[in-house]
Amino acid sequence: MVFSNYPTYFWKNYIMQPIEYLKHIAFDSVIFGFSGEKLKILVMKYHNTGLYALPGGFVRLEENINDAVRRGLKERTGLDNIYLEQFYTFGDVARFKPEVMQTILESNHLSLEKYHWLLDRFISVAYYALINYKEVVPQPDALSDSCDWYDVEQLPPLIFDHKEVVEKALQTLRENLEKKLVGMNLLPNLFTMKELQQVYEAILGEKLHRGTFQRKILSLGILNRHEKQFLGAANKAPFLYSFGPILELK
Amino acid sequence: MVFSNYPTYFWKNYIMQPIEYLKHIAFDSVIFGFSGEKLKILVMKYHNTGLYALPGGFVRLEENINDAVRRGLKERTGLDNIYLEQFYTFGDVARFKPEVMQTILESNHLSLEKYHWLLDRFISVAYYALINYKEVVPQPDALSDSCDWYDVEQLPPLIFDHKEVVEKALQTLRENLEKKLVGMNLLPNLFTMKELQQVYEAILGEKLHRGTFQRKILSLGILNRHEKQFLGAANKAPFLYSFGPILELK
DNA sequence: TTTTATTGTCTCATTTTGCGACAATAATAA
DNA sequence: TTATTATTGTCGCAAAATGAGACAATAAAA
Repeated sequence: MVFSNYPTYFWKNYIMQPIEYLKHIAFDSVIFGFSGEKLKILVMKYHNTGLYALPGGFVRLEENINDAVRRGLKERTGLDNIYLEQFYTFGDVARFKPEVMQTILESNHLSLEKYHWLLDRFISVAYYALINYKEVVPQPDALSDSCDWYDVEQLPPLIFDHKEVVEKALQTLRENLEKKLVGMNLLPNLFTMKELQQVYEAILGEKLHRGTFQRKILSLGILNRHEKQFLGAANKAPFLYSFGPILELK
Repeated sequence: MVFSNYPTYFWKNYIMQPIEYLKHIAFDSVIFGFSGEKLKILVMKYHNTGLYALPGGFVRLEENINDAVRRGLKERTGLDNIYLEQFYTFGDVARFKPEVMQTILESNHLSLEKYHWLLDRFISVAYYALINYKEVVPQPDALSDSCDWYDVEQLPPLIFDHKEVVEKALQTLRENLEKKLVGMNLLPNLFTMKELQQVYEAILGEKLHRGTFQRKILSLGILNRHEKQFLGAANKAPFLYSFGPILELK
Protein backbone atom coordinates (compact mmCIF):
# COMPACT_ATOMS: atom_id res chain seq x y z
CA MET A 1 0.00 0.00 0.00
CA VAL A 2 1.23 3.46 -0.85
CA PHE A 3 0.01 6.77 0.45
CA SER A 4 -2.03 9.04 -1.69
CA ASN A 5 -0.26 12.32 -2.32
CA TYR A 6 -3.51 14.12 -2.98
CA PRO A 7 -4.45 15.66 0.36
CA THR A 8 -1.00 16.77 1.39
CA TYR A 9 -2.49 19.28 3.80
CA PHE A 10 -3.54 16.29 5.77
CA TRP A 11 -0.02 15.04 6.23
CA LYS A 12 0.99 18.36 7.73
CA ASN A 13 -2.09 18.99 9.84
CA TYR A 14 -2.98 15.63 11.17
CA ILE A 15 -3.92 17.01 14.54
CA MET A 16 -6.37 19.39 12.96
CA GLN A 17 -7.93 16.72 10.76
CA PRO A 18 -7.71 13.56 12.79
CA ILE A 19 -10.15 11.50 10.75
CA GLU A 20 -9.64 12.44 7.15
CA TYR A 21 -9.66 8.78 6.06
CA LEU A 22 -11.54 5.72 7.17
CA LYS A 23 -9.39 3.91 9.68
CA HIS A 24 -8.37 0.30 9.08
CA ILE A 25 -9.41 0.42 5.42
CA ALA A 26 -7.03 0.64 2.48
CA PHE A 27 -7.13 -0.28 -1.17
CA ASP A 28 -4.49 -1.76 -3.44
CA SER A 29 -4.52 -1.83 -7.21
CA VAL A 30 -2.82 -4.24 -9.57
CA ILE A 31 -2.46 -2.18 -12.75
CA PHE A 32 -1.84 -4.39 -15.75
CA GLY A 33 -0.24 -3.28 -19.00
CA PHE A 34 1.05 -5.18 -22.01
CA SER A 35 4.30 -4.53 -23.82
CA GLY A 36 6.87 -6.54 -25.69
CA GLU A 37 4.69 -9.66 -25.54
CA LYS A 38 4.80 -9.54 -21.76
CA LEU A 39 2.24 -8.75 -19.08
CA LYS A 40 3.43 -6.03 -16.71
CA ILE A 41 2.21 -4.30 -13.58
CA LEU A 42 2.99 -0.99 -11.91
CA VAL A 43 5.11 -1.19 -8.75
CA MET A 44 6.21 1.69 -6.52
CA LYS A 45 9.49 2.05 -4.67
CA TYR A 46 9.64 3.93 -1.38
CA HIS A 47 12.24 6.56 -0.60
CA ASN A 48 15.44 5.32 1.06
CA THR A 49 14.16 1.90 1.97
CA GLY A 50 14.46 -0.47 -0.99
CA LEU A 51 10.85 -1.42 -0.30
CA TYR A 52 8.47 -2.12 -3.17
CA ALA A 53 4.69 -2.04 -3.04
CA LEU A 54 1.55 -1.97 -5.12
CA PRO A 55 -0.05 1.42 -5.74
CA GLY A 56 -2.85 2.01 -3.27
CA GLY A 57 -4.30 4.44 -0.83
CA PHE A 58 -7.02 5.23 1.66
CA VAL A 59 -10.70 6.05 1.50
CA ARG A 60 -11.98 9.49 2.45
CA LEU A 61 -14.82 9.70 4.92
CA GLU A 62 -17.49 10.50 2.36
CA GLU A 63 -16.05 8.68 -0.63
CA ASN A 64 -17.17 5.47 -2.28
CA ILE A 65 -14.37 2.90 -2.31
CA ASN A 66 -14.63 2.55 -6.07
CA ASP A 67 -14.16 6.31 -6.40
CA ALA A 68 -11.14 6.25 -4.10
CA VAL A 69 -9.54 3.64 -6.34
CA ARG A 70 -10.28 5.71 -9.44
CA ARG A 71 -8.76 8.72 -7.75
CA GLY A 72 -5.61 6.70 -7.06
CA LEU A 73 -5.44 5.43 -10.63
CA LYS A 74 -5.79 8.95 -11.95
CA GLU A 75 -2.87 10.04 -9.82
CA ARG A 76 -0.61 7.20 -10.95
CA THR A 77 -1.56 7.08 -14.62
CA GLY A 78 -3.32 10.33 -15.50
CA LEU A 79 -6.19 8.32 -16.98
CA ASP A 80 -9.91 8.44 -16.32
CA ASN A 81 -12.32 5.76 -17.50
CA ILE A 82 -10.06 2.84 -16.77
CA TYR A 83 -11.31 -0.73 -16.89
CA LEU A 84 -11.42 -1.69 -13.23
CA GLU A 85 -12.56 -4.70 -11.28
CA GLN A 86 -12.62 -5.49 -7.59
CA PHE A 87 -11.42 -9.04 -6.98
CA TYR A 88 -10.83 -9.67 -3.27
CA THR A 89 -10.61 -8.11 0.18
CA PHE A 90 -7.62 -9.16 2.24
CA GLY A 91 -8.56 -9.20 5.87
CA ASP A 92 -6.11 -11.29 7.83
CA VAL A 93 -4.58 -9.82 10.95
CA ALA A 94 -1.15 -11.10 9.99
CA ARG A 95 -1.12 -9.35 6.63
CA PHE A 96 -0.12 -6.05 8.18
CA LYS A 97 3.42 -5.56 9.49
CA PRO A 98 3.65 -2.42 11.66
CA GLU A 99 7.45 -2.53 11.60
CA VAL A 100 7.44 -2.15 7.82
CA MET A 101 5.16 0.85 8.01
CA GLN A 102 7.36 2.26 10.76
CA THR A 103 10.42 1.97 8.52
CA ILE A 104 8.60 3.82 5.77
CA LEU A 105 7.53 6.61 8.09
CA GLU A 106 10.99 7.00 9.57
CA SER A 107 12.62 7.09 6.16
CA ASN A 108 10.38 10.00 5.31
CA HIS A 109 11.02 11.77 8.62
CA LEU A 110 7.39 11.47 9.65
CA SER A 111 6.50 11.38 13.33
CA LEU A 112 5.44 7.97 14.61
CA GLU A 113 3.15 9.59 17.11
CA LYS A 114 1.30 11.76 14.66
CA TYR A 115 0.88 8.92 12.21
CA HIS A 116 0.20 6.25 14.72
CA TRP A 117 -3.07 5.35 13.04
CA LEU A 118 -1.00 4.05 10.13
CA LEU A 119 0.56 1.47 12.41
CA ASP A 120 -2.79 -0.10 13.18
CA ARG A 121 -4.19 -3.06 11.40
CA PHE A 122 -5.54 -2.52 7.88
CA ILE A 123 -7.74 -4.53 5.64
CA SER A 124 -7.29 -3.97 1.94
CA VAL A 125 -9.86 -4.04 -0.82
CA ALA A 126 -7.98 -5.07 -3.95
CA TYR A 127 -8.74 -4.15 -7.56
CA TYR A 128 -7.14 -4.86 -10.88
CA ALA A 129 -7.04 -2.39 -13.75
CA LEU A 130 -6.30 -2.90 -17.44
CA ILE A 131 -4.72 -0.04 -19.33
CA ASN A 132 -3.03 0.74 -22.59
CA TYR A 133 0.66 0.72 -21.78
CA LYS A 134 1.52 3.32 -24.39
CA GLU A 135 -0.83 5.96 -23.03
CA VAL A 136 0.77 6.11 -19.61
CA VAL A 137 3.71 7.77 -17.92
CA PRO A 138 3.57 6.36 -14.38
CA GLN A 139 3.80 8.95 -11.58
CA PRO A 140 5.34 8.22 -8.16
CA ASP A 141 3.73 9.76 -5.09
CA ALA A 142 5.19 11.86 -2.29
CA LEU A 143 6.74 8.88 -0.51
CA SER A 144 8.12 7.09 -3.56
CA ASP A 145 11.12 7.35 -5.81
CA SER A 146 9.48 5.62 -8.72
CA CYS A 147 6.38 4.02 -10.13
CA ASP A 148 7.47 1.64 -12.86
CA TRP A 149 6.44 -1.30 -14.97
CA TYR A 150 7.62 -4.77 -13.99
CA ASP A 151 7.16 -8.04 -15.78
CA VAL A 152 4.71 -10.10 -13.70
CA GLU A 153 7.13 -13.01 -13.96
CA GLN A 154 9.99 -10.94 -12.56
CA LEU A 155 8.67 -8.83 -9.73
CA PRO A 156 10.89 -7.41 -7.01
CA PRO A 157 10.09 -8.57 -3.46
CA LEU A 158 6.92 -6.77 -2.36
CA ILE A 159 5.91 -5.66 1.14
CA PHE A 160 3.09 -7.14 3.20
CA ASP A 161 1.01 -9.69 1.30
CA HIS A 162 1.29 -7.87 -2.00
CA LYS A 163 2.80 -10.86 -3.75
CA GLU A 164 -0.30 -12.82 -2.87
CA VAL A 165 -2.47 -9.93 -4.03
CA VAL A 166 -0.82 -10.00 -7.45
CA GLU A 167 -1.26 -13.74 -7.73
CA LYS A 168 -4.94 -13.54 -6.91
CA ALA A 169 -5.35 -10.69 -9.41
CA LEU A 170 -3.74 -12.80 -12.12
CA GLN A 171 -5.89 -15.77 -11.25
CA THR A 172 -9.06 -13.68 -11.42
CA LEU A 173 -7.98 -12.06 -14.66
CA ARG A 174 -7.50 -15.51 -16.19
CA GLU A 175 -10.92 -16.64 -15.06
CA ASN A 176 -12.55 -13.49 -16.42
CA LEU A 177 -10.66 -13.50 -19.70
CA GLU A 178 -13.02 -15.72 -21.67
CA LYS A 179 -16.07 -14.71 -19.71
CA LYS A 180 -15.74 -10.97 -20.07
CA LEU A 181 -13.56 -10.61 -23.18
CA VAL A 182 -11.40 -8.28 -21.29
CA GLY A 183 -8.20 -8.62 -23.27
CA MET A 184 -8.73 -5.70 -25.57
CA ASN A 185 -8.51 -3.18 -22.74
CA LEU A 186 -4.76 -3.76 -22.75
CA LEU A 187 -4.32 -2.68 -26.40
CA PRO A 188 -4.50 0.59 -28.33
CA ASN A 189 -7.68 1.44 -30.24
CA LEU A 190 -6.36 -0.27 -33.33
CA PHE A 191 -4.58 -3.60 -33.09
CA THR A 192 -3.84 -6.68 -35.12
CA MET A 193 -5.15 -10.16 -34.49
CA LYS A 194 -1.66 -11.27 -33.62
CA GLU A 195 -1.32 -8.63 -30.90
CA LEU A 196 -4.63 -9.68 -29.41
CA GLN A 197 -3.52 -13.29 -29.42
CA GLN A 198 -0.30 -12.33 -27.68
CA VAL A 199 -2.31 -10.64 -24.93
CA TYR A 200 -4.31 -13.80 -24.41
CA GLU A 201 -1.16 -15.91 -24.39
CA ALA A 202 0.53 -13.65 -21.87
CA ILE A 203 -2.45 -13.78 -19.52
CA LEU A 204 -3.10 -17.48 -19.83
CA GLY A 205 0.56 -18.39 -19.86
CA GLU A 206 0.23 -20.78 -22.80
CA LYS A 207 0.46 -20.79 -26.58
CA LEU A 208 -2.78 -20.81 -28.57
CA HIS A 209 -3.38 -22.14 -32.06
CA ARG A 210 -3.57 -19.25 -34.51
CA GLY A 211 -6.44 -20.43 -36.68
CA THR A 212 -8.58 -21.54 -33.77
CA PHE A 213 -8.03 -18.29 -31.89
CA GLN A 214 -8.94 -16.17 -34.90
CA ARG A 215 -12.08 -18.18 -35.62
CA LYS A 216 -13.24 -18.00 -32.01
CA ILE A 217 -12.69 -14.29 -31.57
CA LEU A 218 -14.25 -13.33 -34.89
CA SER A 219 -17.30 -15.50 -34.21
CA LEU A 220 -18.06 -13.36 -31.17
CA GLY A 221 -18.88 -10.48 -33.48
CA ILE A 222 -17.40 -7.81 -31.24
CA LEU A 223 -14.50 -6.73 -33.43
CA ASN A 224 -14.65 -4.19 -36.22
CA ARG A 225 -12.32 -4.89 -39.10
CA HIS A 226 -10.61 -1.85 -40.59
CA GLU A 227 -8.54 -1.29 -43.70
CA LYS A 228 -5.19 -2.96 -43.86
CA GLN A 229 -2.15 -0.82 -43.33
CA PHE A 230 1.31 -1.59 -44.56
CA LEU A 231 3.28 -2.02 -41.38
CA GLY A 232 6.70 -2.48 -42.95
CA ALA A 233 7.11 -6.18 -42.31
CA ALA A 234 8.27 -8.55 -45.00
CA ASN A 235 4.93 -10.23 -45.43
CA LYS A 236 1.25 -9.84 -46.11
CA ALA A 237 -0.18 -6.89 -44.17
CA PRO A 238 -2.61 -7.84 -41.41
CA PHE A 239 -6.02 -6.29 -40.89
CA LEU A 240 -6.41 -3.85 -38.07
CA TYR A 241 -9.26 -4.26 -35.63
CA SER A 242 -11.02 -2.13 -33.08
CA PHE A 243 -13.16 -3.28 -30.19
CA GLY A 244 -16.86 -2.66 -29.89
CA PRO A 245 -19.31 -0.77 -32.06
CA ILE A 246 -17.88 0.70 -35.25
CA LEU A 247 -15.52 3.51 -34.47
CA GLU A 248 -14.50 5.85 -37.24
CA LEU A 249 -10.94 7.05 -37.06
CA LYS A 250 -9.54 9.45 -39.57
CA MET B 1 -26.25 -6.66 8.80
CA VAL B 2 -27.16 -8.17 12.15
CA PHE B 3 -25.33 -7.88 15.42
CA SER B 4 -23.40 -10.76 16.75
CA ASN B 5 -24.81 -12.03 20.01
CA TYR B 6 -21.52 -13.52 21.05
CA PRO B 7 -19.81 -10.83 23.13
CA THR B 8 -22.85 -9.65 25.04
CA TYR B 9 -20.66 -8.17 27.72
CA PHE B 10 -19.73 -5.65 25.12
CA TRP B 11 -23.26 -4.42 24.64
CA LYS B 12 -23.53 -3.74 28.32
CA ASN B 13 -20.09 -2.27 28.89
CA TYR B 14 -19.46 -0.26 25.81
CA ILE B 15 -17.81 2.52 27.77
CA MET B 16 -15.33 0.09 29.24
CA GLN B 17 -14.51 -1.50 25.90
CA PRO B 18 -14.83 1.28 23.37
CA ILE B 19 -13.10 -0.46 20.51
CA GLU B 20 -14.04 -4.08 20.71
CA TYR B 21 -14.69 -4.23 16.94
CA LEU B 22 -13.09 -2.63 13.92
CA LYS B 23 -15.01 0.52 13.12
CA HIS B 24 -16.58 0.95 9.69
CA ILE B 25 -16.17 -2.72 8.81
CA ALA B 26 -18.95 -5.29 8.75
CA PHE B 27 -19.59 -8.57 7.05
CA ASP B 28 -22.73 -10.06 5.57
CA SER B 29 -23.35 -13.66 4.64
CA VAL B 30 -25.72 -15.13 2.11
CA ILE B 31 -26.32 -18.63 3.43
CA PHE B 32 -27.74 -20.90 0.76
CA GLY B 33 -29.68 -24.08 1.37
CA PHE B 34 -31.70 -26.35 -0.89
CA SER B 35 -35.09 -27.80 -0.12
CA GLY B 36 -38.19 -28.77 -2.03
CA GLU B 37 -36.47 -28.16 -5.38
CA LYS B 38 -35.91 -24.52 -4.40
CA LEU B 39 -32.86 -22.50 -3.48
CA LYS B 40 -33.25 -20.73 -0.14
CA ILE B 41 -31.30 -18.31 2.01
CA LEU B 42 -31.34 -17.41 5.68
CA VAL B 43 -32.90 -14.05 6.55
CA MET B 44 -33.24 -12.47 9.97
CA LYS B 45 -36.07 -10.34 11.30
CA TYR B 46 -35.43 -7.63 13.88
CA HIS B 47 -37.50 -7.19 17.00
CA ASN B 48 -40.49 -4.86 16.73
CA THR B 49 -39.54 -3.32 13.42
CA GLY B 50 -40.66 -5.52 10.55
CA LEU B 51 -37.14 -5.12 9.16
CA TYR B 52 -35.40 -8.02 7.46
CA ALA B 53 -31.66 -8.40 6.92
CA LEU B 54 -28.94 -10.83 6.02
CA PRO B 55 -27.03 -12.46 8.86
CA GLY B 56 -23.81 -10.61 9.49
CA GLY B 57 -21.65 -9.04 12.13
CA PHE B 58 -18.47 -7.22 12.99
CA VAL B 59 -14.81 -8.06 13.13
CA ARG B 60 -12.93 -8.17 16.41
CA LEU B 61 -9.71 -6.21 16.69
CA GLU B 62 -7.45 -9.24 16.44
CA GLU B 63 -9.59 -11.46 14.29
CA ASN B 64 -9.20 -12.40 10.62
CA ILE B 65 -12.27 -11.42 8.62
CA ASN B 66 -12.71 -14.98 7.41
CA ASP B 67 -12.72 -16.15 11.01
CA ALA B 68 -15.28 -13.53 11.96
CA VAL B 69 -17.58 -14.84 9.25
CA ARG B 70 -17.09 -18.42 10.40
CA ARG B 71 -17.89 -17.35 13.93
CA GLY B 72 -21.11 -15.76 12.67
CA LEU B 73 -22.04 -18.86 10.69
CA LYS B 74 -21.47 -21.04 13.71
CA GLU B 75 -23.82 -18.86 15.74
CA ARG B 76 -26.59 -18.95 13.13
CA THR B 77 -26.30 -22.57 12.04
CA GLY B 78 -24.31 -24.44 14.67
CA LEU B 79 -22.02 -25.77 11.94
CA ASP B 80 -18.24 -25.65 11.57
CA ASN B 81 -16.46 -26.43 8.32
CA ILE B 82 -18.93 -24.74 6.06
CA TYR B 83 -18.20 -24.13 2.39
CA LEU B 84 -17.59 -20.38 2.27
CA GLU B 85 -16.55 -17.92 -0.37
CA GLN B 86 -15.98 -14.19 -0.31
CA PHE B 87 -17.52 -12.56 -3.39
CA TYR B 88 -17.56 -8.77 -3.06
CA THR B 89 -16.99 -5.82 -0.74
CA PHE B 90 -19.70 -3.19 -0.80
CA GLY B 91 -18.17 0.20 -0.17
CA ASP B 92 -20.52 2.93 -1.34
CA VAL B 93 -21.30 5.76 1.04
CA ALA B 94 -24.98 5.61 0.17
CA ARG B 95 -25.35 1.96 1.09
CA PHE B 96 -25.63 2.74 4.78
CA LYS B 97 -28.81 4.33 6.14
CA PRO B 98 -28.24 5.66 9.66
CA GLU B 99 -31.98 6.16 10.20
CA VAL B 100 -32.54 2.42 9.71
CA MET B 101 -29.88 1.58 12.23
CA GLN B 102 -31.38 4.15 14.58
CA THR B 103 -34.79 2.48 14.30
CA ILE B 104 -33.22 -0.85 15.16
CA LEU B 105 -31.42 0.56 18.18
CA GLU B 106 -34.50 2.34 19.48
CA SER B 107 -36.66 -0.75 19.05
CA ASN B 108 -34.21 -2.57 21.29
CA HIS B 109 -34.05 0.25 23.85
CA LEU B 110 -30.38 0.85 23.17
CA SER B 111 -28.89 4.28 23.75
CA LEU B 112 -28.11 6.21 20.58
CA GLU B 113 -25.22 7.88 22.34
CA LYS B 114 -23.54 4.75 23.53
CA TYR B 115 -23.93 3.04 20.20
CA HIS B 116 -23.21 6.04 18.09
CA TRP B 117 -20.40 4.21 16.28
CA LEU B 118 -23.09 2.00 14.74
CA LEU B 119 -24.58 5.04 13.06
CA ASP B 120 -21.38 5.73 11.16
CA ARG B 121 -20.70 4.57 7.67
CA PHE B 122 -19.92 0.86 7.18
CA ILE B 123 -18.41 -1.08 4.37
CA SER B 124 -19.40 -4.72 4.16
CA VAL B 125 -17.36 -7.69 3.06
CA ALA B 126 -19.85 -10.19 1.68
CA TYR B 127 -19.61 -13.99 1.63
CA TYR B 128 -21.82 -16.79 0.48
CA ALA B 129 -22.04 -20.14 2.22
CA LEU B 130 -23.47 -23.46 1.04
CA ILE B 131 -24.93 -25.78 3.63
CA ASN B 132 -27.01 -28.88 3.95
CA TYR B 133 -30.50 -27.60 4.72
CA LYS B 134 -31.42 -30.63 6.79
CA GLU B 135 -28.54 -30.29 9.22
CA VAL B 136 -29.51 -26.82 10.39
CA VAL B 137 -31.88 -25.24 12.87
CA PRO B 138 -31.36 -21.50 12.28
CA GLN B 139 -30.76 -19.43 15.42
CA PRO B 140 -31.80 -15.77 15.74
CA ASP B 141 -29.50 -13.39 17.61
CA ALA B 142 -30.18 -11.03 20.52
CA LEU B 143 -31.80 -8.39 18.33
CA SER B 144 -33.90 -10.70 16.17
CA ASP B 145 -37.18 -12.53 16.40
CA SER B 146 -36.28 -15.10 13.81
CA CYS B 147 -33.71 -16.47 11.45
CA ASP B 148 -35.53 -18.36 8.75
CA TRP B 149 -35.27 -19.81 5.27
CA TYR B 150 -36.73 -17.86 2.37
CA ASP B 151 -37.01 -18.85 -1.25
CA VAL B 152 -34.53 -16.67 -3.18
CA GLU B 153 -37.34 -15.88 -5.62
CA GLN B 154 -39.61 -14.67 -2.83
CA LEU B 155 -37.56 -12.65 -0.38
CA PRO B 156 -39.10 -10.09 1.95
CA PRO B 157 -37.88 -6.51 1.49
CA LEU B 158 -34.37 -6.28 2.93
CA ILE B 159 -32.63 -3.33 4.59
CA PHE B 160 -29.73 -1.35 3.15
CA ASP B 161 -28.38 -2.82 -0.09
CA HIS B 162 -28.95 -6.41 0.99
CA LYS B 163 -31.14 -7.17 -2.02
CA GLU B 164 -28.21 -6.24 -4.24
CA VAL B 165 -25.90 -8.36 -2.09
CA VAL B 166 -28.09 -11.40 -2.61
CA GLU B 167 -28.20 -10.82 -6.35
CA LYS B 168 -24.46 -10.57 -6.60
CA ALA B 169 -24.09 -13.72 -4.49
CA LEU B 170 -26.40 -15.60 -6.84
CA GLN B 171 -24.56 -14.32 -9.87
CA THR B 172 -21.20 -15.41 -8.43
CA LEU B 173 -22.59 -18.78 -7.42
CA ARG B 174 -23.78 -19.35 -11.00
CA GLU B 175 -20.40 -18.43 -12.40
CA ASN B 176 -18.62 -20.73 -9.96
CA LEU B 177 -21.01 -23.62 -10.39
CA GLU B 178 -19.35 -25.28 -13.36
CA LYS B 179 -15.90 -24.03 -12.46
CA LYS B 180 -15.78 -25.25 -8.90
CA LEU B 181 -18.36 -28.04 -8.86
CA VAL B 182 -19.85 -26.53 -5.84
CA GLY B 183 -23.35 -27.92 -6.09
CA MET B 184 -22.83 -30.92 -3.89
CA ASN B 185 -22.22 -28.79 -0.81
CA LEU B 186 -25.96 -28.17 -0.71
CA LEU B 187 -26.86 -31.86 -0.41
CA PRO B 188 -26.58 -34.56 2.28
CA ASN B 189 -23.70 -37.02 2.13
CA LEU B 190 -25.76 -39.41 0.03
CA PHE B 191 -27.90 -38.12 -2.78
CA THR B 192 -29.40 -39.22 -6.08
CA MET B 193 -28.48 -37.95 -9.51
CA LYS B 194 -31.89 -36.34 -9.77
CA GLU B 195 -31.38 -34.35 -6.60
CA LEU B 196 -28.05 -33.10 -7.84
CA GLN B 197 -29.61 -32.08 -11.12
CA GLN B 198 -32.32 -30.19 -9.25
CA VAL B 199 -29.67 -28.25 -7.36
CA TYR B 200 -28.06 -27.24 -10.64
CA GLU B 201 -31.39 -26.28 -12.13
CA ALA B 202 -32.32 -24.19 -9.11
CA ILE B 203 -29.03 -22.30 -9.21
CA LEU B 204 -28.94 -21.78 -12.96
CA GLY B 205 -32.66 -21.10 -13.21
CA GLU B 206 -33.15 -23.39 -16.18
CA LYS B 207 -34.02 -26.98 -16.99
CA LEU B 208 -31.20 -29.32 -18.00
CA HIS B 209 -31.40 -32.41 -20.16
CA ARG B 210 -31.26 -35.49 -17.98
CA GLY B 211 -28.99 -37.71 -20.08
CA THR B 212 -26.54 -34.94 -20.88
CA PHE B 213 -26.32 -33.85 -17.26
CA GLN B 214 -25.66 -37.37 -16.03
CA ARG B 215 -22.99 -37.99 -18.65
CA LYS B 216 -21.22 -34.74 -17.88
CA ILE B 217 -21.18 -35.13 -14.11
CA LEU B 218 -20.09 -38.77 -14.19
CA SER B 219 -17.27 -37.99 -16.64
CA LEU B 220 -15.73 -35.69 -14.03
CA GLY B 221 -14.94 -38.71 -11.92
CA ILE B 222 -15.66 -37.04 -8.61
CA LEU B 223 -18.72 -39.02 -7.57
CA ASN B 224 -18.71 -42.35 -5.79
CA ARG B 225 -21.57 -44.62 -6.70
CA HIS B 226 -23.08 -46.57 -3.81
CA GLU B 227 -25.58 -49.41 -3.60
CA LYS B 228 -29.11 -48.69 -4.66
CA GLN B 229 -31.68 -48.26 -1.99
CA PHE B 230 -35.38 -48.79 -2.38
CA LEU B 231 -36.80 -45.36 -1.78
CA GLY B 232 -40.48 -46.26 -1.94
CA ALA B 233 -41.25 -44.68 -5.29
CA ALA B 234 -43.19 -46.52 -7.96
CA ASN B 235 -40.23 -46.98 -10.26
CA LYS B 236 -36.72 -48.26 -10.65
CA ALA B 237 -34.58 -47.33 -7.65
CA PRO B 238 -31.83 -44.80 -8.39
CA PHE B 239 -28.21 -45.14 -7.36
CA LEU B 240 -27.01 -43.08 -4.46
CA TYR B 241 -23.86 -41.03 -4.80
CA SER B 242 -21.42 -39.33 -2.50
CA PHE B 243 -18.99 -36.57 -3.28
CA GLY B 244 -15.24 -36.93 -3.24
CA PRO B 245 -12.98 -39.85 -2.34
CA ILE B 246 -14.72 -43.07 -1.46
CA LEU B 247 -16.53 -42.78 1.83
CA GLU B 248 -17.71 -45.90 3.58
CA LEU B 249 -20.99 -45.56 5.38
CA LYS B 250 -22.54 -48.42 7.30
C1' DT C 1 -50.29 -59.94 -13.64
C1' DT C 2 -50.53 -55.54 -15.74
C1' DT C 3 -49.75 -50.71 -15.58
C1' DT C 4 -47.09 -46.61 -14.62
C1' DA C 5 -43.34 -43.65 -13.60
C1' DT C 6 -38.57 -43.09 -13.43
C1' DT C 7 -33.86 -44.62 -14.07
C1' DG C 8 -29.47 -45.92 -16.56
C1' DT C 9 -27.62 -46.09 -20.83
C1' DC C 10 -27.22 -45.85 -25.73
C1' DT C 11 -27.34 -43.87 -30.38
C1' DC C 12 -27.30 -40.36 -33.65
C1' DA C 13 -27.16 -35.70 -35.41
C1' DT C 14 -25.19 -31.31 -34.58
C1' DT C 15 -21.78 -28.20 -32.92
C1' DT C 16 -17.36 -27.01 -31.29
C1' DT C 17 -12.47 -27.61 -31.18
C1' DG C 18 -7.56 -28.82 -32.51
C1' DC C 19 -4.47 -28.74 -36.04
C1' DG C 20 -2.48 -28.72 -40.34
C1' DA C 21 -2.53 -26.96 -45.34
C1' DC C 22 -2.62 -23.56 -48.89
C1' DA C 23 -2.95 -19.42 -51.49
C1' DA C 24 -2.19 -14.37 -50.96
C1' DT C 25 0.96 -10.74 -50.25
C1' DA C 26 4.56 -7.24 -48.72
C1' DA C 27 9.25 -6.51 -48.11
C1' DT C 28 13.83 -8.15 -49.23
C1' DA C 29 17.37 -10.40 -51.92
C1' DA C 30 19.12 -11.65 -56.30
C1' DT D 1 12.51 -7.08 -62.65
C1' DT D 2 12.04 -11.49 -60.52
C1' DA D 3 12.61 -14.93 -56.94
C1' DT D 4 12.63 -15.63 -51.93
C1' DT D 5 10.87 -15.42 -47.35
C1' DA D 6 7.87 -14.68 -43.56
C1' DT D 7 3.35 -13.98 -42.14
C1' DT D 8 -1.60 -13.63 -42.88
C1' DG D 9 -6.51 -15.07 -43.88
C1' DT D 10 -9.06 -18.90 -44.62
C1' DC D 11 -10.35 -23.54 -45.46
C1' DG D 12 -10.87 -28.60 -44.60
C1' DC D 13 -10.92 -32.50 -41.88
C1' DA D 14 -10.70 -35.41 -37.84
C1' DA D 15 -11.64 -35.60 -33.04
C1' DA D 16 -14.24 -34.26 -29.15
C1' DA D 17 -18.18 -32.34 -26.86
C1' DT D 18 -23.06 -31.46 -26.75
C1' DG D 19 -28.29 -31.79 -27.38
C1' DA D 20 -32.07 -34.61 -27.71
C1' DG D 21 -34.61 -38.60 -28.17
C1' DA D 22 -35.20 -43.91 -27.59
C1' DC D 23 -35.39 -48.12 -25.10
C1' DA D 24 -34.93 -51.72 -21.78
C1' DA D 25 -34.90 -52.31 -16.68
C1' DT D 26 -37.38 -52.11 -12.49
C1' DA D 27 -40.12 -50.95 -8.18
C1' DA D 28 -44.47 -49.86 -6.60
C1' DA D 29 -49.36 -49.47 -7.41
C1' DA D 30 -53.50 -50.91 -9.84
